[in-house]
Amino acid sequence: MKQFRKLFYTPEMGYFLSAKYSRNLYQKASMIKISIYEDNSRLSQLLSLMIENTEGFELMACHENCLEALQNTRTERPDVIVMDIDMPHRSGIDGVVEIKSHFPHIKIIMHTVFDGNEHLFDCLSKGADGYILKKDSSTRLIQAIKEVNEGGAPMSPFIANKVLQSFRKQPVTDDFNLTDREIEVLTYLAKGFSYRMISIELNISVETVRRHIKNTYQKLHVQCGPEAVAKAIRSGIINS
Amino acid sequence: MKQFRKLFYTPEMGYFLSAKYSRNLYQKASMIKISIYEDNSRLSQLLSLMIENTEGFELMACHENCLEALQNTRTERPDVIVMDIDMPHRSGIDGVVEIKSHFPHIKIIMHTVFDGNEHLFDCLSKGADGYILKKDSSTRLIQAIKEVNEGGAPMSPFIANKVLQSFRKQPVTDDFNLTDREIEVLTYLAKGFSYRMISIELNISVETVRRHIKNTYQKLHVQCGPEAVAKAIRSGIINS
DNA sequence: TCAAGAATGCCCCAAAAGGGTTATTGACAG
DNA sequence: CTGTCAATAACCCTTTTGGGGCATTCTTGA
Repeated sequence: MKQFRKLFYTPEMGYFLSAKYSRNLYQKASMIKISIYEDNSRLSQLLSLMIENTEGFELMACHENCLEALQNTRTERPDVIVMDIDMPHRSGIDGVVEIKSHFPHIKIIMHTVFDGNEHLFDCLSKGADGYILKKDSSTRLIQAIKEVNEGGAPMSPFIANKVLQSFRKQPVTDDFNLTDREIEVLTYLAKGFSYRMISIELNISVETVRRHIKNTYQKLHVQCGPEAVAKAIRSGIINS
Repeated sequence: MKQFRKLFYTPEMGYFLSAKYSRNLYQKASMIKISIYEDNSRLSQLLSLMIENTEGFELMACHENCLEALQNTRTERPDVIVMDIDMPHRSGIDGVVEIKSHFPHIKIIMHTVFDGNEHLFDCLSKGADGYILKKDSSTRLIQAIKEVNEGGAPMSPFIANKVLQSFRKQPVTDDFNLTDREIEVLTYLAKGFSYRMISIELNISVETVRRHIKNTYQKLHVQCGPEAVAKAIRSGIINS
């Protein structure tokens, strides 16, 4: 982009490049190639128009479903894909999976009305690089395309907040009032130590180990080791 | 902000409010009150200057450590806190924990040079609302303060990317060649089912359940249920 | 100072788990 | 068409678990 501007605008060159020539140069330098998947034709027209009229953007294609996402991508070779989720025949999420499995370097921005956790974390876990809500302004999407192309991870504020919140929940969940000793014993249990081994390790009697484990089961509302360990790991009570 | 502008500019009012009066009104309406924690005095001076000269921002105080974070916050009552991590005597992360535990509604933006996973996820899990790297421009911080005040979650692109990456499913490091049936049985084990219950659930004999579990233990290189479940959960073999 | 909770310990007893061995049936690949 | 492997099943035998109850320290906080 900078290079192009230099070429195009620098008076030292003695002349202005023709729009056509400059466009070619530009394209070679840093044109961002974009493909759209959006079943709402009015919205897709609007987006197309905006992209085509944004300097540095080149619209490769606009599809109303992602049935042929892979073939499309193979021929279009976009840098960035704007992907709706709710499309006929095939969900945009499936499209993400397919495209990312073959072209992991291509950036995909989800552009959807869904702001629920379900779709959000599904998309993110499957490799989406950005998540913009449709209720955001279209210029936000344009900005997001630039951001994602530069290696960022554009998200609507509301989405970014959900993402951050998902980090907060983890360590807090519930420690079920387990005492330090109980957690210690539980940790050994998860490592495969038998009661006897734990008793030797902690230098206490096997009966005491049993005692701690019994109390732990009551507090966790479980009735056996495997279940207790599963619950403890999932609650973040034990880790290493 | 909108309300203020209306008040200030609307001709129907018949007069313009004095700058001072308008400022007071403005303050009451939507002045964003900001406190800074930053031990580098040059940087803190720069930030102070920028904040004081930004319309709608009010700098409450600038501290060079967060030893007294709680008392400071109690008296300053900021809307947004800009928090460095590496400060003498006490880490900004401790400050976040303390402040958030008493004032969960106050937004805290981490402003730091650390771009490693350790600090990042530590801060986020403890309730930070934004994470801006110092190498970003100062105007980015100003923008972040506005964003976080409006309920967003400002992050440097590099950081946002790290956050997203943390959601990407690890390609299941190793599935230990467990068969579908073995995984199924293991899942029930983690739910607290006894061999007998599993056998009834799957409509097979207890001996077969034992067989599957024995094979599973061999493949996982473990010798008991709790250890197997721990390993399976941590490897992502079983989830729900 | 007294109650509560944590950590420790023991006993009884039944059920569950775990190790070893062996075998049959289908399915699928070479 | 034959070997491999998943899934099924059975038997033997020992150790471990898990559910009860009961008791003694020791610390801590109201």
